[in-house]
Amino acid sequence: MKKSDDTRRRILDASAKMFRRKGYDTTTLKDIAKIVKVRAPAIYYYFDSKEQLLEEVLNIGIDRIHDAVQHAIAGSASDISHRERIEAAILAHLATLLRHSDYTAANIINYHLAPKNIRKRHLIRREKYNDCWRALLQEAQQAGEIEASVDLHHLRLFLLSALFWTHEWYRKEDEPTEAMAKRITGVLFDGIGGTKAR
Amino acid sequence: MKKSDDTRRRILDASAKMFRRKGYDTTTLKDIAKIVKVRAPAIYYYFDSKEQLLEEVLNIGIDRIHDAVQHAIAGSASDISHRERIEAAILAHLATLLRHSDYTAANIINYHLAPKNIRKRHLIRREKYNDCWRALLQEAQQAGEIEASVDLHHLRLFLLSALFWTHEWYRKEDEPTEAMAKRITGVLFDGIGGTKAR
Amino acid sequence: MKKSDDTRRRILDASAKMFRRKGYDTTTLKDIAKIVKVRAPAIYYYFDSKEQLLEEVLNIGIDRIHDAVQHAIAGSASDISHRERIEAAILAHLATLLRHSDYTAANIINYHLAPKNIRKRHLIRREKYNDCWRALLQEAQQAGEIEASVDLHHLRLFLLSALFWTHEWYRKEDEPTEAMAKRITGVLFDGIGGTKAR
Amino acid sequence: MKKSDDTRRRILDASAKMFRRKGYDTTTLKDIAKIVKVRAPAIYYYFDSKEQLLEEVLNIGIDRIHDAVQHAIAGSASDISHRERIEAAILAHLATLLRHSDYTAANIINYHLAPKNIRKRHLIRREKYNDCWRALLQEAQQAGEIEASVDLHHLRLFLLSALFWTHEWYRKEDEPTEAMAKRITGVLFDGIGGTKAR
DNA sequence: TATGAATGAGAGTTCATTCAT
DNA sequence: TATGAATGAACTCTCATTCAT
Repeated sequence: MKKSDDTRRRILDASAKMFRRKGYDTTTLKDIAKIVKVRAPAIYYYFDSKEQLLEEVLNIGIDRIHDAVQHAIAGSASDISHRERIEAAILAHLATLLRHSDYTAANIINYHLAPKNIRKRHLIRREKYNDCWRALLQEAQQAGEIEASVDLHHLRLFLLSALFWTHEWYRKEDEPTEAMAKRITGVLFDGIGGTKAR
Repeated sequence: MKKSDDTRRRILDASAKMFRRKGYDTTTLKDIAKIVKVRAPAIYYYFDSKEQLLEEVLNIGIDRIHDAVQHAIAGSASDISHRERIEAAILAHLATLLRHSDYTAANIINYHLAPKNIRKRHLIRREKYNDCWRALLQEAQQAGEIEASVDLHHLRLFLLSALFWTHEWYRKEDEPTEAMAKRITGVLFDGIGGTKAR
Repeated sequence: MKKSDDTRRRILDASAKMFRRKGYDTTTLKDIAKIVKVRAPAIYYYFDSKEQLLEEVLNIGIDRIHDAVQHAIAGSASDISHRERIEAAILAHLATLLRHSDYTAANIINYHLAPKNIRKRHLIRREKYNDCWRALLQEAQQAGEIEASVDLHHLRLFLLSALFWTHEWYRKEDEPTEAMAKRITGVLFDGIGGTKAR
Repeated sequence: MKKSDDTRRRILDASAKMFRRKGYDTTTLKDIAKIVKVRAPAIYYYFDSKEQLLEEVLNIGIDRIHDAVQHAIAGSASDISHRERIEAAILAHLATLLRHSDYTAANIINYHLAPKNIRKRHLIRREKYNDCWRALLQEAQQAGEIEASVDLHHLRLFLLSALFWTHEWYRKEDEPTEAMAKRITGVLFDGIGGTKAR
């Protein structure tokens, strides 16, 4: 890890941090440069444009969470139930989002408003991550652990929206990530209906 | 309704539309003025600043959905179950968000990135809307229709995140709003667990 | 002539002046704005870009000289010789170039280095002016006043190069424009060869 | 010829090429470095500044053409006519300009717009080249091969302007340089006047 | 002999905003 | 009630240049 690579990484980190906090448009290159302790034009030594900065931040945001979830699934014992694997995936998603990543949060906040061409290229990555979940849910349904009547397409979108937005309100002081993953999985599989409910 | 009031409203409508589409920062007053068929400085006859435009759009966005949900709850027959009332609330939320309102979508997209002072003032309104749901869920839990063990705080945040972000992916061609509301309520109360699931 | 039109014209005049003096690239919008007694962004109220400024200056530069030459030809008595008509054209060209026009001088200096797309569009105008001369020379040759062996293509290019570049060295104190036009025409038709020349 | 000298020369060659093609201002040191297959700061090992690059290119541009013309005159047999010597000079000028030299073309294009101090120093060289022609023409006039009435000052400026700008339009496919030199000399001495012309 | 890393100065451009009318 | 004209502030980006290595 040369000094050069380090500076590059620090620029990205600063970008992610600021894009998350103020959004892409409001963030200036000066803001970023200040954090890195460099003058703004130095950024152009490493990146072609502000847009490229956004694109890389966006990509890393998805890649991180994707890797974590994939790893969690792959690493789980082969004899566990699908419900347990889904819980593991939820936990990996939450842990990455909530613990490390300015990148993922920046992704969520800035994706819509990103320039069309960037969004288009980025979509490929998003879809790959979605594929993970598609497979996960499908297998669970085929195994009978998710009711046959459930529309997996809508379920996935609904679940991921909710998971992604935890970064807005989740406070790790309230509840450890593991507990939350378990709780979410519980609601998801068993519902909230009490004994009195129809 | 004087011509003046009408122009004011058209400026707001155009702002909501553009803020939703391109975000607050990227939208220029010229963009808005063009839709209204007016020159940009005319906006200053009705509003003090671009920020005020954002604030009003944000407020209307919440007010609309709040009114709709409140109305739905208040209008429901007194003898229906809490589950049915919650379904009605979900439907009202979705219908407003998905059918009518650039304002509500603009709110969702721009809230985070709004200037701090605006966000602070706006929070009051958001909280009022949240109160609606707090009451709704609490009553249901007290009545035993939601399991006692469920943490309502997290449940509400989780549910509302998911509901708000439907505007990103929902296509009314796929499924009527009513059906979706029913489906969501179903998953929420009964879970997705199949017969094989623990 | 409203104030607006006046400002626009003054911006163009200032541009022509500066483009002539320092060249397009070296001239800044601030330079131009200073002459017009306006701040630089005001230029954008009238023009889309610095390039548009260049294009208009280039066009005016050719148009002025074209109009003058055309007018001189059209206005000459019908019974004069072709040589006399050519002299009139040379005079009109010189008079416009040397007396009024920053525009034409700016054109000469900046044409090569102008962005390709501008050069391409501008070429049409240049060709129209060239057509003037093509016709003028052709008619003279057909009438026998220019020797049949002369290659008009090269002659025109050669003559116009020389005429255009008079703006670099001509001092009207030395010789009135009329005298110079006559002298040039003389050399052109009769040559410089003395009695001793082969 | 050490490697060092070679690199220096290649930097100059690349500069001349680019200054000719895009002009001094638009050419970046990166452009030049790319051709030489070096990084931009390497240029500073050989030259003090971009301006020095320009100055040397400008100088070489004149020197080359000067040497060629001088050599042509000096080398011509002592018994040839002045007209023939002038033709030889024209040929040498054209051949250098049109066949070899990015330097000379770069000179023509960039001289006006060069910084004042450079232009001032460079003027000395230009004047030396002009002296060549002054002498050439004066001797011809004294020998009676150019009419006594011809103003040599204007003649020289006019002729050289035209010669210099051939680089804009000359295509060697049309006519060999030798033929063009002969043709130009012909027009110059004998004029274009046909039998019908006064 | 040459480069990697960085900078200062400044360019064109955009935009919310102002103000006289 | 609305516009034409203009501005100040700020932004992204470019580039010649520097300097340690």
